Amino acid sequence: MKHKKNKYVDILKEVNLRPTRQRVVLVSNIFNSGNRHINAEKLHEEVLFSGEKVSLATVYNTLNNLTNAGLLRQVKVNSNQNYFDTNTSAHHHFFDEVNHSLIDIPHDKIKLKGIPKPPINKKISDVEIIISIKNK
Amino acid sequence: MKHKKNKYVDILKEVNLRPTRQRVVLVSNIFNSGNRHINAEKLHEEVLFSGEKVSLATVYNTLNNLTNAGLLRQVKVNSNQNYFDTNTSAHHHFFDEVNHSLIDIPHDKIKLKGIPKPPINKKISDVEIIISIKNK
DNA sequence: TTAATAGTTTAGAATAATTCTAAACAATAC
DNA sequence: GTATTGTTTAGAATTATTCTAAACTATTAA
Repeated sequence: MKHKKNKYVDILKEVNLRPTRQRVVLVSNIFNSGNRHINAEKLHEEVLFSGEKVSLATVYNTLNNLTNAGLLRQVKVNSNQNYFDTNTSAHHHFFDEVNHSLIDIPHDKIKLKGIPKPPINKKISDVEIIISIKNK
Repeated sequence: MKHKKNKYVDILKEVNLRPTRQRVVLVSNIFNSGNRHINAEKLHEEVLFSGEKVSLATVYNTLNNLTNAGLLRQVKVNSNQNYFDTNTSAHHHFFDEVNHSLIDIPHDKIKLKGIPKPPINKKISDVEIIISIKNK
């Protein structure tokens, strides 16, 4: 009876991504510790450090796959690297300009009033608030 | 009496940048037509098209110089190129995901309520709202 | 099970935006 | 004017990311 239940395999299957060794390694690393904001390079380092061999190209592929599947969300901040957020529901961010880290702000914490109508034939796809912070 | 008044030369002098030919060309291009959102490549094309010879490296240098001097402001959006905004006062943006263009939203149009306190020893340096739009 | 196939991984090359370098050049100060 | 100091430039370097095509692996159908 080799019926090994693996949460991460299931996550991948749900979004129609083959649960290959590399993807399972990456997904488990990404999703096993609450909400995270991570970039490709960092994630690659982490999995290498944990002893798994995965190429950087695969890390990029997988992050993009997961983003397209709706399991991750990109956050664009004033850094040259792209950040991926495991929290895909609507919310906002603090962006620490000093150590380039992101902190979630719950969506309902901030109330927005007066969002203007988009131009004709356009519709709003996303509203993001980024609050940049620096040292006092 | 060769006292040529040049607005753009004055702008540069005010922020302690030598009014070299290249800088004057760039500054006049950037600031002579209301608020703009421009990237290095595009600006380079424009000045070349207008017949002036300026290298791309100088365009980057100058954009950075002007940003540091407070005459421009960077806007980070989901595009691989950096955008520079001639409007340096507080305001927000629509970002058109289709043709990668930015549209200003006046600061007081949107009311924000409930901005959370930053972490200890940090202070807010900027609050940006980016409303992404796409075709209906 | 096994063979075929369809999708995935990989190293390394390619690309693209941006920055760096150091030599030539130009603006300003004396 | 000449020296000094800052600027421009071409091209190389860097960095993040994507692409390529060959090797590999998961799944499918028999």
